[in-house]
Amino acid sequence: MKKELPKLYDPKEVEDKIYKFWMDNDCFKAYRDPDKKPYTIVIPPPNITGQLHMGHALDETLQDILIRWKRMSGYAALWLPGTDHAAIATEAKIVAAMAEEGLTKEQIGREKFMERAWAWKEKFGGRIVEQLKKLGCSCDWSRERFTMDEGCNKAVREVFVNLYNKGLIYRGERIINWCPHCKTSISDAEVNYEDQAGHFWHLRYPLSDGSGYIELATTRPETLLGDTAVAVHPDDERYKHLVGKTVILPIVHREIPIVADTYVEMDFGTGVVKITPAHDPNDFEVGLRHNLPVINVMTDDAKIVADYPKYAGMDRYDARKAIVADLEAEGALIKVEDHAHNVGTCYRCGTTVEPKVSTQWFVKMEPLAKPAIEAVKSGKTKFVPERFDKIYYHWLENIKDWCISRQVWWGHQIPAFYCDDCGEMVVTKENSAVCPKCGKPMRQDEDTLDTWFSSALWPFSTLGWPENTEDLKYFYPTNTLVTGYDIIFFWVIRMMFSGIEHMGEVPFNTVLIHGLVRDSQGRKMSKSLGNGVDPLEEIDKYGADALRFMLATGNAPGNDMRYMEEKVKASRNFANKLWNASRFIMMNLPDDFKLNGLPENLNVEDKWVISKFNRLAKEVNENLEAFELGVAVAKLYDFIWDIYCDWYIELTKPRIAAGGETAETAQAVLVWVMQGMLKLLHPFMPFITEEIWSAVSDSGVPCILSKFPTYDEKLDFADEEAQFEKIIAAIRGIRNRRAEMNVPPSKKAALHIETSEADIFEQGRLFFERLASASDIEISAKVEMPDAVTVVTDSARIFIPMDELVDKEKELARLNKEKAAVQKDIDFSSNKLNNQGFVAKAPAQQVEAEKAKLAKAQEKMAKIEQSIAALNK
RNA sequence: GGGAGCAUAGCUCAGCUGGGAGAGCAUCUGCCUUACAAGCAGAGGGUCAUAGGUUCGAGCCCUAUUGUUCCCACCA
Repeated sequence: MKKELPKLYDPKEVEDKIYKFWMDNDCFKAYRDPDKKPYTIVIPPPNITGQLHMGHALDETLQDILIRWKRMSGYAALWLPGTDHAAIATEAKIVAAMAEEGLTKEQIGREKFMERAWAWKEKFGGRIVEQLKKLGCSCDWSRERFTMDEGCNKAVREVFVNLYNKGLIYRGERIINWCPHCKTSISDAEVNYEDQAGHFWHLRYPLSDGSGYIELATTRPETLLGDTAVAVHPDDERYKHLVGKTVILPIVHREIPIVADTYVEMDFGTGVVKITPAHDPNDFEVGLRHNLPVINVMTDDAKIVADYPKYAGMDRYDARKAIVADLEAEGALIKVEDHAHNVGTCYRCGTTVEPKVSTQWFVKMEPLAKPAIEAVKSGKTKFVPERFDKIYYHWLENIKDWCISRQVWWGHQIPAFYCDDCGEMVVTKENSAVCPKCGKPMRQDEDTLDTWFSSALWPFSTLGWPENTEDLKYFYPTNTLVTGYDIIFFWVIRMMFSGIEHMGEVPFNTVLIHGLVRDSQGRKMSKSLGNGVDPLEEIDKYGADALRFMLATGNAPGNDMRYMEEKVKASRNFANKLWNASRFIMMNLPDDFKLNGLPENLNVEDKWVISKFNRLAKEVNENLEAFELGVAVAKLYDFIWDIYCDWYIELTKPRIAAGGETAETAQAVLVWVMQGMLKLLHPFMPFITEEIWSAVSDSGVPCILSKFPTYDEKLDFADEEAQFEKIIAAIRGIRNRRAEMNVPPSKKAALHIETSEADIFEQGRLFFERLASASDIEISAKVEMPDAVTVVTDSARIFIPMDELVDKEKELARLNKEKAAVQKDIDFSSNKLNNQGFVAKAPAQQVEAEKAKLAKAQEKMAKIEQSIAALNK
């Protein structure tokens, strides 16, 4: 077993090799085992256009930790991977690529375009999958899916037809959000509102009868071309007499009515609103109530339509300038004010959205939202942290119908067919349709579905639905969904109502929400700021384990975190620490070493470390169960670094040097605890733990498939733990005194330990030599050494005969200071115990603990007083 | 206009069901002690934003205030 390993752990040497090892041995594959319980996570499918960013890295790391932990805990753990076709984003990329060749979509036609798109997908769609592998994701790649693959397409059509037949999908002319850049409709969720500096143009519309003017203000003067009314509040005394009259629209010189509608707020502005039903959602509603005509004034790319020759072809902002100038010329412009207002922008491209009336497909949301709300209220699905259920409720309770049709080609084409002869429409799962009335072939709807329509089905479409497959029966509903809070509206909600509607069961039991990974200054990472940190570069520098560990550490559910390179470095150092601990073991094991469980004849320090490890295993499981991954990982860090490396390894050194039975026991415990630590740490740092495991385990089972440690009653050695803590306290005390006096470790000194628990301290003999620079050690019930340096713990007085360093006055001062500190402890505890409220109401356990604390402090006080008395002699 | 988060050591953040405040980095002191200087042994550093309240006991629960970030919302 003796191997010469490099002092520095090199992840590059290890990671790809280990990942290949797992793949070659089918370690990620989930089998439907009737004797096991399933545990399922479906990946939030990354876009095929995407590159792995820090947000993915966090999301996937959390999922991989959970899935590895469950897999090791005896579950049939399935992490189902895949990618999303990202309709608009992908189409934009392909269009851009074609533009470089001087081609447009329209030139090559739909069929050729789709060929290109699929080719693009084949070429680049796998890129992000390779990046997930770099991170160590243990997905079952044999089940990898794509939101536009045949199975998903089948599921999409099935759902569409089902919902249509139930009346939950309909087609209609509504006002929708239109992106003039992407040239498609988008849903409400896909609009980001931002405050923009703008203006208020105060205008004057003349009354048709020449009796005067009516004044109003607008933020969008160019929409005036489409005005079909002017509205006032019905109770507004100022304007009551004008309702029913007409005004002449400036520039256009069209006669439009003055209507009364409660939508208008009397207190705002002049209390008069121009109504443009085609370009404002509220105006559209007003138009419906008053039967106003809808006049569209803009083309698909937000230019003025040909009906207004003077402005035709102008961009909406150029048209605004021209129209304002003309208004001024006509005397219709009263004044211009600065005004900040809320503008909707496309979440993909940032272009200002244009409200537009058009015929689209919609999902009727209210009947679907209700059971989705109920499912969370009843606890069938839980958010972690809980507070996100409020956001969820609020959105669903105020939900509007979902516009699902998109005017792009890359996506699931809507399964509706039209008869160009008679106008008949058929919705069907089939690839084609014949008109039931005229018997002629029908034309399929040109539009495709919102990307999120297919991702909404992801938890069951990927398991084979609409077929009732074995996978579906076994793995659905899934257990945990891990995603960022920014995706709740887009995806979580839609999966919820889809799962309930089509499967009759919620798609997942827990939604683990995480925050954003921000840059070191707390800003959102973004392309435009150029402040994004590439996870792959970090993996290259520090290793995937270090990145994962950093992302898991100190990341509380739902909270944003900052990316700081120093934190990755600290994680890298931790990996290196573990690596060196394993080097120590390898260097100190005999060639023929074999671990056969724990040895019988354990020393007190062996029981101490085993007992602590046992409790660690218990707590890590509890923390993971409660999704407190950051807490779990911090405990692992502390145990491995402090308990195992800084204490236990040091304790084994003199035993190994001594040889014989104690050395063999120490070796066995070293390896046993190391194996346990590797297993506990594996979900967080899979590569290095697997690599070390291959050297310290001879079980033949890889770490990834080994059994995750759990609490074992038989390994609870509370007494020995407490005993050994006394030795540790003594060592710490001695080190402390020596450091205060600047005594280098190379200067050894004798120790005289006065204690009533000699049997305990006897067991620490070797360690005082090695860890407390002791030469000779005397342990007895009574020691008289007036001139020595003294150390007092609650269980011993220790004398170090370094007379030359002793300054009686200083020593006395120091002891008095310590006495005061201990007195404070005594006061604190006795006050608490004298408090009748505490004794009567606090749990008995607390009271007992306080009594024990007091007793310890009193013992220590007695020893300090003894030493003071001796000095004063 | 509604709702939510955050405010803890110089910096970045943990703190799980309320029982004497923690980590990493940074700072200071001493060590190249044959696993590790990406390390070891020590040290300093916090009225847990402010003010009330509940409780035997509050960083944690309640109320208000301040600062900050975010989400939602049709005020033209």
